[in-house]
Amino acid sequence: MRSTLSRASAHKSDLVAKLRAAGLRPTRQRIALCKVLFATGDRHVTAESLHGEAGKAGAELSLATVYNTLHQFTSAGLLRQVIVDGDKTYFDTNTGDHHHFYLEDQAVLMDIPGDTVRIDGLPKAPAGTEIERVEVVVRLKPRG
Amino acid sequence: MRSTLSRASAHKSDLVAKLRAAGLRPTRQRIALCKVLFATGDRHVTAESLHGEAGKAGAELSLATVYNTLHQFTSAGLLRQVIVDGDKTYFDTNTGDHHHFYLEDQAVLMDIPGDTVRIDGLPKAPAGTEIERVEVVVRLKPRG
DNA sequence: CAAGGGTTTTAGAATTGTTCTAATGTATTG
DNA sequence: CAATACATTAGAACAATTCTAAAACCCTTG
Repeated sequence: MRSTLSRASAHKSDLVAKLRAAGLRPTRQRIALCKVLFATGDRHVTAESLHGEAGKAGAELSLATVYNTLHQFTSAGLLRQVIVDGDKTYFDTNTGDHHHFYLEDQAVLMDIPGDTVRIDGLPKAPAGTEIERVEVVVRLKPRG
Repeated sequence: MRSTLSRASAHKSDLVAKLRAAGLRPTRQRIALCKVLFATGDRHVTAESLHGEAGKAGAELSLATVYNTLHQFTSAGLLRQVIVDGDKTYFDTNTGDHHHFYLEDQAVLMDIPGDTVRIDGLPKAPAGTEIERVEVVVRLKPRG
């Protein structure tokens, strides 16, 4: 609750602290993107959609910067990359352990709420490898 | 067993039958690709890799044809498309219900053997939608 | 608070995987 | 074997993403 609240009401200084903690300089552009990304609850964005939103919010920045920033945030653990579509890459502000619904029809990603999903019977990782993450994608289609 | 056997030792006439059954004309190119795809057990290919293999096997065909054919085979239910990497699209000759290991490091896909994997606790599909498929991807990294 | 040095940002070019196009070639049907 | 419908092709076009080199910036130091 506490963290949700502070997230939702994030002040500029919080965002600056967040960036510093991640080892990233708090530039105008990064702060603007943080604002859009972390102001509300969990979100899913693409580079293009985020660029558009930032623009509408009055922040002029180049698409290249959005790409750079998304990758920096991802390496810093502030975002997670989600691949469900060959065309575009999604970034999820929810970095916790969770899974996704994907509505192919509309190219819409949704978190699967809670940690209720349990996966049993996975074989162990092949020799020389180890499991990095288990991802479940539930592909949806319009009912009818 | 029977089907595995006939698959492994597929004669040209079998492949022609397979194509006809799928409603596809048995052209030289499609037969060549079938040969490469279905001669051995389950496989994972990309358009590029399949094009390369077909070439080595003496079949000259254009990359565009490989793309066309992969999509036709997919709609016909002969292949399944697997998306685990933003860059390239994989096609899997195993169309049954199963999941995947993905070695990001080497861009290698592997089937998760058997139908031992069980997923519990999935919420029901959002209103107006229904589940088309549930995909599990286990991302692997080199052990270190 | 001005200057300097390492980051960042940027516009545009380059790259990559894939799809489109319009001309040519091939399987099928009668 | 002619007619017709479907397939193949090379290359152009495309969309998402990455690269590049130059300009702008942030932040420390003097």
